[in-house]
Amino acid sequence: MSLRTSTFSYALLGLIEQQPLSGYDLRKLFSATPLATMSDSPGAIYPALKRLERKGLISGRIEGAGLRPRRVFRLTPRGLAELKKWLLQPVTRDDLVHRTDELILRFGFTSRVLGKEGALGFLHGLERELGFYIPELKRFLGAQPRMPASGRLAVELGIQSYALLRRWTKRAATAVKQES
Amino acid sequence: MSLRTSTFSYALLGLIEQQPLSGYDLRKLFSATPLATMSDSPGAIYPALKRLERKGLISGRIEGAGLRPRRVFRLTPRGLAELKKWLLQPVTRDDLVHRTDELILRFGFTSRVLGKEGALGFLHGLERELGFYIPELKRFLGAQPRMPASGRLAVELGIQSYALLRRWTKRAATAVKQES
DNA sequence: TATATCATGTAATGCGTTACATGATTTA
DNA sequence: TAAATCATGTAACGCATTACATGATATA
Repeated sequence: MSLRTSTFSYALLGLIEQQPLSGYDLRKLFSATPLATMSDSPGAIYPALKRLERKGLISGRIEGAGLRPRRVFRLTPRGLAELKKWLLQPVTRDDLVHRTDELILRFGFTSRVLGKEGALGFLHGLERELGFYIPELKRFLGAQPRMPASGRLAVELGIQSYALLRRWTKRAATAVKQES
Repeated sequence: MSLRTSTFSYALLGLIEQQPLSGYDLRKLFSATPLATMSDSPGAIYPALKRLERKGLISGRIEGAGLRPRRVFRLTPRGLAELKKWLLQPVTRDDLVHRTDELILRFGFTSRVLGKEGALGFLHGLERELGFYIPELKRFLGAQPRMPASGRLAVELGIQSYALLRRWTKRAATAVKQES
């Protein structure tokens, strides 16, 4: 039994929470929409679903009597708890540096699973970490006297990307507040 | 013998091209600078170096007579050729969606390895792909009549990130042209 | 002399990728 | 009836993560 559930598995969990889905449904979601940059390969999805079921986080039942069988998965209570736990984790520096995509994925589920305050709490935590990290990057860049132009450009892009994300958190918070 | 060299291994290749480096040097680079979001774990670096050496892309020699031995690696001609091949690959849609970080890493090496025109060619190819992709994302967003607010916000962030990257390619090209 | 740093690695594990495999049903 | 799509999976492989292990040298 693995300790850490992968980002990919959390994506499955979050999507299944929204509605019962089969492995094939998930493949289509991942190949058709630009939302998910996840793998749409059966070699990724079916084993992941099996692991989640073994852990008791989802449960599948066969639908479509007699025809081509569709195994449709639903979240179990434990699965919902696990999803909530993931969403409630504080945003860390490490998330910012190594898992930006996972952060956006998390945000995509917060509102529905945690409610408005949950989504706002997440955005606030994200903005807070960005508030620490961006000045550090700027300081780093300033402290480098002779850095190759390409390296400088790469760091500048990083800073601007994080600044964009920070502005986005504010807009997103406004949008969340105005939700019905 | 694996077919595709991983991003991580290319990062090692590109860094070693700039100067001879040991495994420990690479660990420090990856843990200290915000440039590389690569893993600084020995379990990633040392086996990767071994694979690259087995493939004949780098070669290590022990330095520091008698003291703690440092295995310092240099690029072989075949390693340089492999690096160039990687850098010269055209930028694809798939790179944009799944490997943005790898693109920036590639840019970091182009100027030194391929020269000014090489770097400009890369930036041009990147901008071109962005020119195709960004309007598609916008169209996707417009075509979704009823999309959850969080999904809409996520796609908007994606569009803005790509737009930022596109502006950056132009600035980067200007900077590259002005290099001595 | 104890701790931190330098410096190298291995072993177990998990998981994603690629490729392959199967068979039913729908569309051209 | 041929091809595309629906729908599920497995097997081999590679590689990154985590944790462990070792020993020398420099610093407090």
